[in-house]
Amino acid sequence: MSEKKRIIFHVDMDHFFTAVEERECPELKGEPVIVGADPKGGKGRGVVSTCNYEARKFGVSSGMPISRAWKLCPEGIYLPVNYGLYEKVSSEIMGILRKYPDKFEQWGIDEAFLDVTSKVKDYEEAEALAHKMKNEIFKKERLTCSIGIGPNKLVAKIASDFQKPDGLTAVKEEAVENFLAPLPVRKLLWVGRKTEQKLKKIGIKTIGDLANYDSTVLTETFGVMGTQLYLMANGIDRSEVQERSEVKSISRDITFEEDTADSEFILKTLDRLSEEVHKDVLEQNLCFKTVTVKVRYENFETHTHSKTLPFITNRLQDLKKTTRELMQEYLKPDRKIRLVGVRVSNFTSARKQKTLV
DNA sequence: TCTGGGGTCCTAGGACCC
DNA sequence: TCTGGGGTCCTAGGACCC
Repeated sequence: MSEKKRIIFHVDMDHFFTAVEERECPELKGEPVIVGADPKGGKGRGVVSTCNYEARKFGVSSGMPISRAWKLCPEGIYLPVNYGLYEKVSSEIMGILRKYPDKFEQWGIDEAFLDVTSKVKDYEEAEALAHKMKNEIFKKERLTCSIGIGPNKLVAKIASDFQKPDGLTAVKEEAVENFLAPLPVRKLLWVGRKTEQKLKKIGIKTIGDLANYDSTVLTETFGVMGTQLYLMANGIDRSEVQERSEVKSISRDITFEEDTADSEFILKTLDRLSEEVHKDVLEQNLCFKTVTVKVRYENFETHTHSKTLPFITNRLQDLKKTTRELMQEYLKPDRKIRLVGVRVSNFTSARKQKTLV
């Protein structure tokens, strides 16, 4: 006896950060809006987090250096990332979505997977349910989203991206092959720039090319990833919709406004990052064992150095002392540093460690 | 193009234990 | 004496996600 075919939704909020900004400040509507780093008249060094559709018409896209966005769209409205606000709106939306499925999985700040298998009897009902969700979100939050429906997470995710904004795309199992085949491999989850390039070298551009490739060669070339790629290209994804378990690491990074070799300044910044990380650790009631510092030099060469302590702790002094020690080897008078970061991992719940608290 | 910040997962080598 | 193999933990780097 085979199990019932799954029906999975992927919900993706449309240009979330700028949509929230537009909602809070309606005068922004119709203008090109870019949320991200301060452009500083074209000299800023961060990237674009999100931009609305008006800004996209100028060629601006997320992840792009803010300096480039400025050149493409100097008349745009540039706003800083108001993460606290987006998080608040996000948790309201997730609260709405969570009521619908048997299984729910938040994916980043503005996306979610929902397994609605037991809630609908076919795709017709699934689409009706998706409309209901979109309406509820729009009514309560004045925000639109795009929803993809498919037999697994992979297909649902690609489907939600198919029609945007305010889209709804359902791909039944029997339609998966034709739906995926013409799309570029880059659309697959876990295929980023590097993997795309490697695949291109062996003549694979579309998901269809990948689906027809010799699976043994893919496994030989890409290892476990190769097997996974072949399955994904054929529309196969057995991964479950699963609520994220506990956090595995907490970190803070900062890119300096100007590259610096001033070790006193660097160590002071490191202390500040340690304090912020420590605050999170306490709020989440955790104890950590491993401390990692990250350094990026002016040429973008990036290193990490970590130490696992012989004890577990949640004390700020342990964190500060360890990060300062780990940082020493990177402080060279002739090498300017662009970014420093602090991360803790290897957690135990503090409740179980009463002796330390 | 001159590249943020917060995460997760994977790989590969080495230490160390039995 | 010049060599094994499995398991686990640690470290560093890299790819990828939003």
